[in-house]
Amino acid sequence: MGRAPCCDKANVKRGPWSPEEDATLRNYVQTHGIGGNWIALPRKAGLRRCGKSCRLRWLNYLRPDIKHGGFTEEEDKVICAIYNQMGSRWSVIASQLPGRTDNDVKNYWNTKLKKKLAKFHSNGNAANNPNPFSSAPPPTAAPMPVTEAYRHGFPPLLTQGYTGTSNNMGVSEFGASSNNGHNVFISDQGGLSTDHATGISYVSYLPGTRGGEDDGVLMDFGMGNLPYDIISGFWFQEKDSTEVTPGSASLDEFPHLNIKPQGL
DNA sequence: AATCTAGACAACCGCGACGTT
DNA sequence: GAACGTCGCGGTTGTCTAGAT
Repeated sequence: MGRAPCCDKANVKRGPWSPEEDATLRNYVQTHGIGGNWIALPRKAGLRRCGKSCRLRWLNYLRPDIKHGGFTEEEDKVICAIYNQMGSRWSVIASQLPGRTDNDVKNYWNTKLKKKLAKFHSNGNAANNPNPFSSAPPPTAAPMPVTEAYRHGFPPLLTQGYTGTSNNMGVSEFGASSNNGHNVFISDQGGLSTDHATGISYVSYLPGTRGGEDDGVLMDFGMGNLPYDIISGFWFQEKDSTEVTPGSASLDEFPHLNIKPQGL
């Protein structure tokens, strides 16, 4: 037995929403709430729309707290940071950007950010080219508490004793082994790859692989001129603009990093 | 002025997860 | 435990618009 359709597609309107439909939906939700059932909502509200369409319209456009307009560079950084850790988890990324929706973030990534990063990397030596992100400080608003970070699937904060390696893209991988908790991971295979089509480096975070759930990720956004890095989803301020040395094997060899998340 | 093209973003679709019956 | 209904997510497509030709 197949899945029942969510609505009678022959009798619902599709395509762009008119201002009248927007007003009807907005008025209904603000007066009655969603009522826990999007499927029944359009009938109650007097809309000839599929419930899923109503839900999408409300969540992505009509909600009062939606932020319209261009993304800031701080938002760019957050998107890039989480994308590099978790990939296309748009809802997770959007949850860290107040007023933004997963659809917004997804569209923005696909149409702008991906190209912005590709252009930056295709210029060759990153250290000699303008960074795609300005040197403006990273978001200072509320780095996630550790427990919240866990809830979102982030690895734990790095602490003393962790070791790591880095590659010449300035991306390092850290982790703790099962025996003494402080082993080095090799970063040039498996856990780290560069998409040559986009020029974007990806660091995989796959629980159960190459060290398990204690893996952490450091992204050196410094590129020679931006004094901030990301470790395990948190922004860190560098003590100076020294580039991470390729092949470094210990966190002790990253004296320019403050191993403490900003704001904590 | 007409047509083409690319960018931006709104909307749809299918699927998995989850709760209820 | 199976069937069903709904929600939420991510991928994809559609539509609109501005700029180029």
